[in-house]
Amino acid sequence: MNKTEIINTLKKYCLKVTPQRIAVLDAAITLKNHPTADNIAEYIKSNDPNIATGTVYKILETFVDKGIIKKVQTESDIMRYDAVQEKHHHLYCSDSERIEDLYDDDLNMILDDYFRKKRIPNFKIEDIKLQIIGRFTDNSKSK
Amino acid sequence: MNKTEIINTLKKYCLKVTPQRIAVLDAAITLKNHPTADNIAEYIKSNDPNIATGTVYKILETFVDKGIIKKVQTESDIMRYDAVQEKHHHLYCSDSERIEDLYDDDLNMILDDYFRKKRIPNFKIEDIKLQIIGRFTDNSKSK
DNA sequence: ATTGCTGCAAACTCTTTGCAAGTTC
DNA sequence: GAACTTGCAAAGAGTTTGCAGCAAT
Repeated sequence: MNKTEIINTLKKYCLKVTPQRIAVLDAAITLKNHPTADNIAEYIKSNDPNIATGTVYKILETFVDKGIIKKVQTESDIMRYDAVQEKHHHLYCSDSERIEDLYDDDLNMILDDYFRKKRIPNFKIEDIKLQIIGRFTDNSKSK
Repeated sequence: MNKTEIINTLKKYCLKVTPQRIAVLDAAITLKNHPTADNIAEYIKSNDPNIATGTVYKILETFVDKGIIKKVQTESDIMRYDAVQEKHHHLYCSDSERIEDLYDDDLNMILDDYFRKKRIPNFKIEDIKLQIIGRFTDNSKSK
């Protein structure tokens, strides 16, 4: 996503286009490893001039409210964010903070099928995400 | 789980049997709605005499380390706990903090089958949990 | 007796808030 | 110019820590 696309995204969601919002969205997209607010603030500060930490939090909250980014569910009290729009699941490492994406349309279809036939009592499903816990067997240390 | 069973659980995990640990495990089991540390502390204080809040946190951490209870993944910075041992999934309400359990062995078998045939590259699965997001259509306000 | 656990309060970390000054449309 | 956004610093919330005293084995 280039700068023009970022600006158009902001406009699409009726948000005023400010340098801070452009920087936060750019960072959230660039930092693919489900960054924390702090990761995003650090990234911006290392490239650009400056941004207040409180502003990063406010912008992230705005983006989540609008659905531009999503919060990632974790067992940690530090919030992590995800700018990927396509439906996907998450692979969680059982002994590190690493989280990777899993795209699998076959799986999505199987799940949709299953729950179309077998409804959950008193519950209307809107979305299904898998948390797949395990170990990565490559050597990457990306988190 | 009665008191004797709670004591035996603690012994099984080589933990000294203290009134505080008994109270925390009892509370975690009794409070079925994925309680927070604070829920647990409140519950104990309302029945029993006293327990320090720091102690509750330390005991919960010990239990999680031993695998006696689990942390529940949420999008909130407040940690929630789950004392249910049997494999299950979670139903998340998309507009409240309510989380309910879903037991479904058919589903588990389908998933196991699927990933037995279709491995994920560079990843060894240890556990799969579904986060099912949606709306409850009953009238309960339990969270 | 030894080892480990609890209580307490202070410290920490991440996040939120309030408001004046500055930007965007 | 009206409405919204940012920066800053202080406050808030949940959680962790250190250590002396106490309890379990």
